[in-house]
Amino acid sequence: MTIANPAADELGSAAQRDRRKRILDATYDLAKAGGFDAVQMRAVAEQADVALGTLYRYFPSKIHLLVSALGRQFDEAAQRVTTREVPGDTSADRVLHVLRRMSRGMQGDPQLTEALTRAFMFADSSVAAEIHVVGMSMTAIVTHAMRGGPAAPGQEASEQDVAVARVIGDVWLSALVSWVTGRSSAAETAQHMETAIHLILRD
Amino acid sequence: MTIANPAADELGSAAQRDRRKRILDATYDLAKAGGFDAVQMRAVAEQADVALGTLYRYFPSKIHLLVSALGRQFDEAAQRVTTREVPGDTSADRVLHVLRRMSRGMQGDPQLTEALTRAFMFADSSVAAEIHVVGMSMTAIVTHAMRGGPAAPGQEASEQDVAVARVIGDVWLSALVSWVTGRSSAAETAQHMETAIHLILRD
DNA sequence: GAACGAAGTGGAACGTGTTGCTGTCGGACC
DNA sequence: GGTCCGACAGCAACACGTTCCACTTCGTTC
Repeated sequence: MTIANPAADELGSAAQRDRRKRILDATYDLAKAGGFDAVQMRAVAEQADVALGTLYRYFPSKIHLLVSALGRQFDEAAQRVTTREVPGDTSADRVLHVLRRMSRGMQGDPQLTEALTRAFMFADSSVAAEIHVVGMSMTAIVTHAMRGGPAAPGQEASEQDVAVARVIGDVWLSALVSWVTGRSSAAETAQHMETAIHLILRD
Repeated sequence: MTIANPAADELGSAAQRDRRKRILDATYDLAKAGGFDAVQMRAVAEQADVALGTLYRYFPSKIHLLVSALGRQFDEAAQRVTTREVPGDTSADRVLHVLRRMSRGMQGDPQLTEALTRAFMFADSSVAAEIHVVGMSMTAIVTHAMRGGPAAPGQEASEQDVAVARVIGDVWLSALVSWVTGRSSAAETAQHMETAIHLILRD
């Protein structure tokens, strides 16, 4: 996000980091404009100004590419969310607050959301590493919201909390899929999420 | 399932019903043997002994085809399940019993499950009708399990029950996806389901 | 600075989902 | 019987993900 991020994936040269970034940016732009179908490997390569073969050297498939882009998005979102206090008196309120905020963000970019969600759902085990990144961010977001504020050092979320967060993540994902695929409206999705959260988090 | 099913989709001629059945059977066989990738439209057409164009006349895309096949499967499963008593003292026990049984069935046919789940997750709004069939079967299965036995006539599941069943369906679907895509083992999936059900159904 | 190898370029080629076209067949209607 | 029409067969063609290959470029090593 800032000018130089020295901690960004430990790739060899600056040129390589730059290529990788250009590729992910192109993916992001294309996805945002036209969704899953618009992210065509030739188009990504062209827009990122790399050869098709190079693109495949960096990301072995379209799915890897999109899931990596999703990972970057979620990572940024998680960073933003988990450094703030979350308003709300109960964990259900707080989780709903956060999820509503994220949903609003995603609904503002339906094409982007569609592309990334599709990719996530279609990924197989070869994408496990990238998927795991996304899952961790999602769990971090939800556990943080349940807790209400930044974790005290050394005070990680309990196993129980993580299990709950995962279930919530599952429901969220399903809801996202049915929204993305046009099977339910934004309002229905929100309502469903609310019902589910209250069901799961009965403080 | 039986020799003649007069209620089967109100298609014109017997020859057409037969073609449709041959196509779905071919889809089933190919999916069972080789999963999503093995269900190739040319192969389905050949095995069903219809022309490629005809296949597309019956099912406008591979996704429609697979989701329809999934619908048939779920429908049969729902019929089987919902006519029996479900053992278990609590609704959580009963739901777990049913889901475990279904999971076992699906794990016995991993390729088939992979193909159908993938298709389900990839479907867009043009497949909404077929998807809805699947969703209804799923909800019916879960509400039946919660209740414990066949519904008394006129005593439908309450709105609350349906909402709960949907949430459970969501979690199940997510778990299924992560199993199908090789991100978690059968045992982990089962464990996760158990945790989730106990979380949601605290009688 | 010459040689080497890894990484990148450019582009052809292949597989599979999807579309479209042309001809054939079988039943409905006169 | 002849005609018409819709469904089907057979097949070519296109689009896009993916692979592969020959060539170039650039940094490293001697």
